[in-house]
Amino acid sequence: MSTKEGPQTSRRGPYAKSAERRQAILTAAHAVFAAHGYRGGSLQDVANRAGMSQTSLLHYFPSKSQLLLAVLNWRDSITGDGTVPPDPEESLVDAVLRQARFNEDVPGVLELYTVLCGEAVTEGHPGRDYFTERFERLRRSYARQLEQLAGEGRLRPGVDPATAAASLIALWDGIQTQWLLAPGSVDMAGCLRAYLDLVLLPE
Amino acid sequence: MSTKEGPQTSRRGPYAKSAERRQAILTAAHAVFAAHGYRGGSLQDVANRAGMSQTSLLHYFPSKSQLLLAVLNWRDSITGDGTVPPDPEESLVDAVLRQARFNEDVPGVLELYTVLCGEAVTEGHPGRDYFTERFERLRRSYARQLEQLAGEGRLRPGVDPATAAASLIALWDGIQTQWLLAPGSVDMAGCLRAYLDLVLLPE
DNA sequence: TCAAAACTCGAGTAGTCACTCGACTTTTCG
DNA sequence: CGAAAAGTCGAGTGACTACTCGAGTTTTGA
Repeated sequence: MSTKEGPQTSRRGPYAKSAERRQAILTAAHAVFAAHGYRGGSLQDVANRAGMSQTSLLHYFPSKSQLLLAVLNWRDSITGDGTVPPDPEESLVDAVLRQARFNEDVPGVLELYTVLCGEAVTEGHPGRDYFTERFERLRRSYARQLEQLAGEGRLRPGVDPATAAASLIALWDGIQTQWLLAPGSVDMAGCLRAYLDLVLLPE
Repeated sequence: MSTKEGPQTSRRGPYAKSAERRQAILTAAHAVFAAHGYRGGSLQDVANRAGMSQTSLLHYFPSKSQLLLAVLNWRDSITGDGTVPPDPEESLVDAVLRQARFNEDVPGVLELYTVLCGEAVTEGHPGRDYFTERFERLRRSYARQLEQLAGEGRLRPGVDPATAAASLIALWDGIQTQWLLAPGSVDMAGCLRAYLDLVLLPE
């Protein structure tokens, strides 16, 4: 990640506080994009929340689209990219439900994801590639885990791992949208658990 | 729908071509919002596609938000609002799959829905109420149909109709997003059929 | 036939947008 | 220390936004 390459380029390092200022910008941008989306959010709003001028913001992130990508990658570094369960002992069900409950508790995480994911299918949206690749990666990852469970006889007969992988991701995303619009009417973790109970057989 | 009420208000009817001009605007706006979203789409773009000035457009739809709501309601009049199967003889499975294939074939329908649905969870979005109410209505409708199937013993034991209703809608929406980003990698109808095969028992 | 409503549109208006420029201050590191 | 990079920001830039105004043209319906 760091740009320490090249023979003798860039003889100076950043200020001591640079990293935390970048972080302040990311935090502010996360909130703004979550609340208003990419197109609806303004750099001025981000700069105000981060406590600096818009010009200074652009010193750290030279364009709005690069700021968006930085926010998306930062989100991944917090919540994980969804593919690798941190604890190899943890079952697929537990990992999914734990992540779902985590997302429910941290404000803004679901808003950002849902809003940008919808926006990303529009023409020329800078987040489009991010979401395309994310879905591809997630489908492969879940399909692999389901195939392994199938090998252990834990998959209900007739269930196709690839279809179930795409369906699990789709269900997860879709239930998030419903939950954001009516938090009291939808049980996110319950829906995910119910689906996995259908797909998987008891041990 | 028509505004023929009131004692003697509005003594003049619209021009003969007004209805088709309104329709041209709706068609253009549908395409613009589908391609760029509500915030990313401009009235100028809509007016250009409809072949008129922006001022004339605003004569028919006095604000951008009212245009959006008109587009959403028009979409419902075309695709149906998803609750009532046109043919009472048609099974739930057949109705879902037929609608899914229809949406797949008509360009722009899914784009509009997916983009606006994501955007709608942002602050102050004029489509928020539309989607909130739509989800509420759909959940009730599918839950009722699943309850009826449960009464006929067609529901797999342990499946909760309300949970399955929300899950079916969520799965549907989520798989649309994946399909729009990678049409070749996802089988929309296949995922829906697979889910319904899990939830329902063969007759 | 004809007044008045329906319609059309060029020309604004005030605002916001992402982004640039250039001058200034602050910090790093040899 | 001191040179130079890193960081800061006020003041633009031009483009675009939704929307208004007013004046002209077209159509309707009695």
